[in-house]
Amino acid sequence: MKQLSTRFSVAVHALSLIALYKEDCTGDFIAGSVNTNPVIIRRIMGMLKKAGLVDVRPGVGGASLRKDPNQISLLEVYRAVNVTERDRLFRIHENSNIHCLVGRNIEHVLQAELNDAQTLMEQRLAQTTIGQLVDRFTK
Amino acid sequence: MKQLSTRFSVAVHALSLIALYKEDCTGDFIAGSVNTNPVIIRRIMGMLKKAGLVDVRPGVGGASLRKDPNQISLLEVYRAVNVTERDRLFRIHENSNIHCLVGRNIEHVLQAELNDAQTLMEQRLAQTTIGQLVDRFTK
DNA sequence: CACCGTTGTAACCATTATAGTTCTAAGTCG
DNA sequence: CGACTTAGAACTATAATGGTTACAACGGTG
Repeated sequence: MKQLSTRFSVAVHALSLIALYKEDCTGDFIAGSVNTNPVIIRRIMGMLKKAGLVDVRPGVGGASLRKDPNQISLLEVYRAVNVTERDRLFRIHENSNIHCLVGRNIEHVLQAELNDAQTLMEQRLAQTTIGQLVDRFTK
Repeated sequence: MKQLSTRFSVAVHALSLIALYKEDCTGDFIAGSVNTNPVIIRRIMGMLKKAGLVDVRPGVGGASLRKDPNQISLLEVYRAVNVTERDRLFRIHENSNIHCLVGRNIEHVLQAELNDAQTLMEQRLAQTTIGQLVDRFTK
């Protein structure tokens, strides 16, 4: 992979629309703003629904937030759309040669470092909410 | 992508070996410790060479470091092996509808947040050196 | 010089993730 | 019922990854 999936930014986009317009945010409307296919939006909305962030059900048009926009952090959205496997950004090669000093220890030692780095990134995402972003859109 | 390429961890592994054993670190030897194909190692060594981190030339076996292991940060290695496109971890969907308030602003506003998060992660990687890791392997 | 081990790299493959499309089924409400 | 919507299966094209085989070129040694 070269970059993380756009599912994350699309999800933020969708949630912002719902927070801002509240009503009549159908999949087609969101798709029109994101400029993509409605099915892409439905897939992402399904993930957000599973994560308990939105309310959306068949038949009735228009999704709604299940939490105050100021209580939805970017980290929650990031986690909801599964951009990384088992919430691990970095991947470490496996099956290193255990008869080698480096091979025997690298996974454990490196994992600690990478976890720290990842955590700092996530903590930053946790500090910003959908509500804050929406405020910035509207002024 | 689900996770970043193992090129990064493999590169750290290779540099650690060279720092530790200094001599006779041929591609085959490194491949044996990493437990992968020598061509994979050669590809990565080529990237590290291009980044000025190692010295390796055809014919003669055994790579060497061009800098003190304590002067090689994990961030340098991370950048050297190109795990992300144009050094951007996050990808934001493009071509949002500019006639929509959210579509018009999301890229700019979200990019600022994601850059901050990425920078924190990278700063953490910059704090650790190959030398420090090697010290941890040997005790 | 010839040989052998090495690096450099092209070419190819299997696997996987992504983003997108088409299509169908089913729910909701006027 | 009919119009609109969500849900999701199935399929496609594209791209990155990790791996493999093969071969050319280099360098030191006998």
